[in-house]
Amino acid sequence: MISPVTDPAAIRGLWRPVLFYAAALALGAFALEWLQYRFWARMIPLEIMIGLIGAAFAALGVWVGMRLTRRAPPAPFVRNEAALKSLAITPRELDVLEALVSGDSNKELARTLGVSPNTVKTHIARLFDKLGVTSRIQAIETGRDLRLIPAAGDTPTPTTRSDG
Amino acid sequence: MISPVTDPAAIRGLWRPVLFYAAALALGAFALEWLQYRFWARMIPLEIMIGLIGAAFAALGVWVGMRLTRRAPPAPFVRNEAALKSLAITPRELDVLEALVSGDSNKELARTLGVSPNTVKTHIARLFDKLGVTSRIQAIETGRDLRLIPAAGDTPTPTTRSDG
DNA sequence: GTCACAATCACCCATCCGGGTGACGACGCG
DNA sequence: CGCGTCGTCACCCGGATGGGTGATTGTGAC
Repeated sequence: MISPVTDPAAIRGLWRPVLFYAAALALGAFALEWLQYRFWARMIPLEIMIGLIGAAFAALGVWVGMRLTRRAPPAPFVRNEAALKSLAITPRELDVLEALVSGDSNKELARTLGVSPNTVKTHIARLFDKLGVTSRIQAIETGRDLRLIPAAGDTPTPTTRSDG
Repeated sequence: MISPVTDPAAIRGLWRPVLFYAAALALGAFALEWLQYRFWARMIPLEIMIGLIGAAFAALGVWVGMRLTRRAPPAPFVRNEAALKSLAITPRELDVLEALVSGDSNKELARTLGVSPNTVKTHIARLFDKLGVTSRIQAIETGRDLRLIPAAGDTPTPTTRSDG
């Protein structure tokens, strides 16, 4: 039913930092080798030199490794348009559903949405029917389960809807 | 008011893997140095040797770095006991708050909790006062924000409470 | 024992909610 | 044009909800 998005652009984008870090590694290798060979080779014992190089590369590697794995915690919330269509939920009803999570009364929802309280009631009643629920709380819960509205952990919502 | 939990045990626990990886790094350093100095020093040019050591340490560092940052995707939901205490929310009130997310009416909540509807109303009223809200939906939202009750993405809840 | 508090239940009352029905203008489609 | 859909608004009504106040019991602390 609901297939997770596997964006090819996102996967391709992963290789940019990898190449960058590889280049940085190669550059560091050459720089270090040149430095040790030209200047410090006669001033520092070879064992110390090896240790320093190892430590430097290990540190660089740690940095690269942390860089590579630290990503993708945000999880940007993509709305389930398929569910919206299959449930025949209209854009205005989605507005009302999003406004419902504030916990306001119909009167306040009406003010924030710029319509009459009766209209809010009608939209909510239709939502209940389409979502198969009987209370605002259940509407919010199922709306979140179906990814119609963002949950608390998701990013705040790019925009209410894609209308201008 | 509500301070995030800074568990000293959790912080101490972080140093165990760090020390382990540091020891592994040191061991690798000594091993590599010994190897190169004893056997390969006369067979391989020094530049190649340095490059090999650098690559090896970089790889080791990458592994360590990925090891250090790869963690915590599951997020097991730990209840914010500090908030519970500072808000003076009693265990029974927490039961009611958890039951609220079902979206049931007071009558059904009373049946599931095994008490009278009047008692449910009293608990809910006290919750509203302590959470500073005026509707069940707001109570659920702030309860989740304060980590008093699990959100949809969290693990289902180890147990309702720690009572038998 | 006294005190505080959690938990339970009761009652009153104004308001809100959920459920149902009806209606009207705007818009797009055939 | 006729038709369906969307958005808007109105009305009614029974039950639920939110906001108070008061009371009782058990439990634990002092």
